[in-house]
Amino acid sequence: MIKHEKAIETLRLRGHRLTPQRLIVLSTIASGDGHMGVDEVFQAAKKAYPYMDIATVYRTLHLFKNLGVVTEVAIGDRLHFELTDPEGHHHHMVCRACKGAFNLSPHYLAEFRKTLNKEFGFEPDLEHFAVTGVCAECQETDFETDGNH
Amino acid sequence: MIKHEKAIETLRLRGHRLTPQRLIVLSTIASGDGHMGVDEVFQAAKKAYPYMDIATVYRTLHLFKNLGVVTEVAIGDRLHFELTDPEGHHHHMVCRACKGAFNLSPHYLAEFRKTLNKEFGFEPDLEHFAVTGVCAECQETDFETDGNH
DNA sequence: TTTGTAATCGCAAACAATCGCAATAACTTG
DNA sequence: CAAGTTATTGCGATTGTTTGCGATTACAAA
Repeated sequence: MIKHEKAIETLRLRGHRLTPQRLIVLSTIASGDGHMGVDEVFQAAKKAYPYMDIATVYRTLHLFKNLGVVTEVAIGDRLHFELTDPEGHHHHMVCRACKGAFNLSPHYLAEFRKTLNKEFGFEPDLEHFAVTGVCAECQETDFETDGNH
Repeated sequence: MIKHEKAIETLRLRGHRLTPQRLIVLSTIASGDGHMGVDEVFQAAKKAYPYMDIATVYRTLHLFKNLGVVTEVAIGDRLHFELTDPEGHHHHMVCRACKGAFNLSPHYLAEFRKTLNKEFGFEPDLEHFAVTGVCAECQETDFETDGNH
């Protein structure tokens, strides 16, 4: 797995320690395909290192996210994580009906960013952007606003 | 307060009961200016109705949100709520440095929605949209990615 | 008005995420 | 390679949010 190398280098360069826990979380995410939920990461990592603690998983994921090593995607109301795409970033459209996540090329957001910048001086975080909504497929199967009564 | 009328009507029309708790949460939000945090709502509502329960506040806010009566804004990693603007909706830019929320006219998103629709058949939830980022003011005071070490 | 009934509430318990702190171990320096 | 420094961990406690359930109550219908 060559992909780790880059991430590990990033850790070291930024002055963070290379602990077994971090390496395990990293390879867990790298070997899973697509985004993983926190508990999913935790369970898998615990297999490789039984003392792994859930707090460590959270802390590690946040660290990785800040370093840009992983990307955070909100699915439903839970966060999921995946290895950051080393080629140009992509964004996500997350369907609130089927919870599916679809990729979205950054090009669609470029204009939007430029406008906010010009008009308001606001620099939006669009590196790891996700819109929720309803995907084409789920729009056929129709859908309720509430579900309570 | 004429604004309540509309919201109360919405509740009734959709077949929800008009309980004192709901009315109190509603008027609490209506009388506060701008967005309020959950606990802020809870504390204020408790003054008017001492038996008020935090779970009821959460349930009521979610209901109101689903009915479109209130709008949810993520500030930091906490949700805030405000009465939905009855005139055309507005969106938010939330500064991750100062936690300030700035309004954004829907016009800036219209193009984006149209594109996602055409290209992918994806219908994004942009009614209550918020981008995080850094506001003009905070861009001067510079800012760290991490804060750990 | 009174009665019946499903929606709603309050409470306590479950969960998810985070924090404080003492113990540990990764890295630095000599 | 040994010792010192300090980031990081594990764990228990805490905070914020949600859920299950029996008791209550808003509303519809008589």
